[in-house]
Amino acid sequence: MSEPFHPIEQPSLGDRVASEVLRRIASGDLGPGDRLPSERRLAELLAVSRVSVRAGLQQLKAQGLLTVVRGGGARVAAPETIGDPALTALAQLDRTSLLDLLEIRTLLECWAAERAASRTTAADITELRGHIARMADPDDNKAQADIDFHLAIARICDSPIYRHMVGVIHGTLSEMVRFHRFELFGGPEDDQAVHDQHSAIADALEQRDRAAARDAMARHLAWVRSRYETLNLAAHKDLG
Amino acid sequence: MSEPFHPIEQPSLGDRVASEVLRRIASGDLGPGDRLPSERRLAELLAVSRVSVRAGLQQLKAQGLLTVVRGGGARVAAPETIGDPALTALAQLDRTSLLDLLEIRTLLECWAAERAASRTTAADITELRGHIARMADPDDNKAQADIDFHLAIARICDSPIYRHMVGVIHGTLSEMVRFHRFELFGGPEDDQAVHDQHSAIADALEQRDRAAARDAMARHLAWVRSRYETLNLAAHKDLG
DNA sequence: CCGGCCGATTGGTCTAACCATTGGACCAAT
DNA sequence: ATTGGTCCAATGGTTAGACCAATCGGCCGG
Repeated sequence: MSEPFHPIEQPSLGDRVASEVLRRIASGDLGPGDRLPSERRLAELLAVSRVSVRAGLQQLKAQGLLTVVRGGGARVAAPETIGDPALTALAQLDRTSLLDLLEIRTLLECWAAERAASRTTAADITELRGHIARMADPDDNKAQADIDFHLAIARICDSPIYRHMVGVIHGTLSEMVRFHRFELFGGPEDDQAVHDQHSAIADALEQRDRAAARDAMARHLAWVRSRYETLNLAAHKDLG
Repeated sequence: MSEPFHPIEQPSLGDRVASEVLRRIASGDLGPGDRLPSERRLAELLAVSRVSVRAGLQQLKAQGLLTVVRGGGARVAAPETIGDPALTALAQLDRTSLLDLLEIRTLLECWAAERAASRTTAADITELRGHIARMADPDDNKAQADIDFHLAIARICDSPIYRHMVGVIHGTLSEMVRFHRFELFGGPEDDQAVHDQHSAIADALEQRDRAAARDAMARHLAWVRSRYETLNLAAHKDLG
């Protein structure tokens, strides 16, 4: 190879702060939801300036490991809410990028539906129908139930890689929905449409019909795409 | 809906700086290796303080999008060096996960080849053939030229989202190859096979033949898969 | 032509201050 | 007892200004 040598680089103070905090998280010392010391306190604990502490926290925040609230402190993020920040930023650029992300999601989920069809058990069907039922319950969180339904299919696929990727995509989409204040679920007719589409997917999986499963998923995501296309993307403007 | 209210949150200046720089990268305005303005210059350009600029750059650095050298400025990282740490860890679990990753890669790249076929220009073809030629040069880095070929197709697709995802996948695969000390390119017959397959893809793109492009890419990646299947995963035995 | 020196540039770190938001304590009115 | 309001301390966000250390590039002398 042309470059067997890599430049030596010693981590900055910010990097070391990030490593130190990450170590506490990885060791379980800090669990999801736990609040970590204030920046000023961390600064004196680690014997560095607040600037360096902030540098480290910025990195962890960018990696989705921390949620920081102005005036409210920093907390360890819940694992299921982790989306790819870079992906989120890209998808926020314009509507085209968002639709591209949906297209890639469709690609992956259709593949997954087909793959899941040969692996679905009776217990899996029970779980899927449970998620579908939750979406009809007005007291439940429809968006979460929807994500759980799709993640359940990812689990059935028995591919950690795919589960990770589809999780990142759903996390990214959720963050965008939050950020732009989307209302994905409109009236009862929308709820009914989603319910029917999900049921069709579950039916196909129950019959272990690969082609039907892919088809039902494709129809569902085409509908989702049409929903997104009608949404307004005007939330925030950037700096000039 | 149980939760019709969403917390309102507006991005900090650091976040907006990160978005702004990311936008220039995603749009191709800033390419890999390009040096971006100094922090002081960026601060006055964006009308924020240097600290806020640093906050944004820290985030991009944490996401592997920038390489920052003390005294030497910040540059856009080569996309192939960006791997998803979590994905890398997953893919190293066992051979099945690795093959799953290859399968998802096939899914994405076949889609991309088809999409690229309707967008390829003469200049794109020149670039592609350049990468193909580099792989025949014994003094060049074959693996890098291979990745560059595939990333060029990603660029032709004109979808920042897809570019990001395929970049992450290639980055993850590269890290695995390094970690396991794979020798992807065996004898001259392997080189010839890859050369022919890449040429077939370039030909199909030149003729803007979507089906042929997808087909050629599928054949290429099927061959790659067969190569990976014969590899020995015995480098580091641990994973206990 | 080359090698080393030197100054301008750049990222890294710090201090000190102010602003905006949060969260809780406290209190008054219903 | 609950609601609503006010106040205050703590916290993250932002700024300005300064100094250090590493890098880069050009100039000069050999």
